[in-house]
Amino acid sequence: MAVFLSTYVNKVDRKGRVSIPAQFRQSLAKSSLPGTIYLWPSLNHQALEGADQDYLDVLSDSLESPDLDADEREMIETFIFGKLVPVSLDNEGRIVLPRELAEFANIGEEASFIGRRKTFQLWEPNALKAHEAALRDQVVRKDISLSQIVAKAQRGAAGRAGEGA
Amino acid sequence: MAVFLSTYVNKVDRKGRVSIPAQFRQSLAKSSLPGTIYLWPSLNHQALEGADQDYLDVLSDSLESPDLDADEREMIETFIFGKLVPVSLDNEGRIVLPRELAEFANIGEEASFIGRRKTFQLWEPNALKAHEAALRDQVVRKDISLSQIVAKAQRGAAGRAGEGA
DNA sequence: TGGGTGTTTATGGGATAGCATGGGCCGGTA
DNA sequence: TACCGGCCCATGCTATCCCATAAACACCCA
Repeated sequence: MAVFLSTYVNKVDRKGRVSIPAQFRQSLAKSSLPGTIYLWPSLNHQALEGADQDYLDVLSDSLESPDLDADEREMIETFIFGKLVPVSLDNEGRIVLPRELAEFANIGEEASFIGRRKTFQLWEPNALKAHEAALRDQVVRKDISLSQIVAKAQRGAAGRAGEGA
Repeated sequence: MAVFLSTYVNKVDRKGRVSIPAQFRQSLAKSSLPGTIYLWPSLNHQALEGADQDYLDVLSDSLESPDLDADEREMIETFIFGKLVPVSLDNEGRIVLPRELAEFANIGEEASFIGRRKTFQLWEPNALKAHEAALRDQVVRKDISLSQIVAKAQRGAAGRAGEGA
């Protein structure tokens, strides 16, 4: 599955086209449908989410899981699959941002791509900055550090391994 | 996984290139992706963090852990993976410092590499000196010693082993 | 022990290819 | 006929590759 990293700010031209960052494209090349990405409005932010075919397959499979509540399933069916737009890359590696989606995320002349590993998000650049500033406040307030988080996750994993034995 | 030790100060040329210290490169040779390192802005300092592929894999796995809060996960996705830049070494063992990252850490004509075992940090040299001075103050004030720390960690390990039995 | 030699490292610059971006053309459609 | 979307071409910029140099270092041999 494609892996998306880093942040890129690209222009949206008069025709509504944006270049997909080259790094993202290289990653997409490994996907099972390299010339197409899927976009949908984020559930939690005024931004767009994007992913490749393989990610959607996984998502689709998890909908079959009996562990999901009916209303969780209903939400995903409606808001993800119901809003999903497949867009294809042109020869220059650009997509046309569907107007509806661009309006939802308030994207005008520029768009920020931010990688989130298996998916990426598309933001209006200033909105993204504001979002990041808010998050960074939390990092400071809670005094979070990376090594702390890794340690926490690994302690948890070790604990679960112990239970099993 | 690569191990990074010691401090090195190298020049940043007009194109934004820096030599990775030879010692770091030799360590990287054992990594699963020897020609590439990953850089991102530190969560806690005005500096950059760097690591190899293997460390990132561990980090990525930690994100799948159910022990993390949703907002911790969101922070890591945004601030680590969202900012993470893969940079590859050229034939001379140099990388180009991504401009936003150099600006974040206020790095100009010189950069200090400081090994932190599994990761390393990149600082503007004077900023690093100031940081070290501040830290050393704390060591004195809190009367910290190495043997103390080792003893403390070993007491803790013994305790946890006891629980398990 | 000291000089010499070869190698590795850090650094600089020029050439080249790739990328983001903009504009134009053509065919279909309302 | 006017518009819209899809395709191709043109441009400037940036990053990548390649080669050159100087200093530091290790090694060898007299």
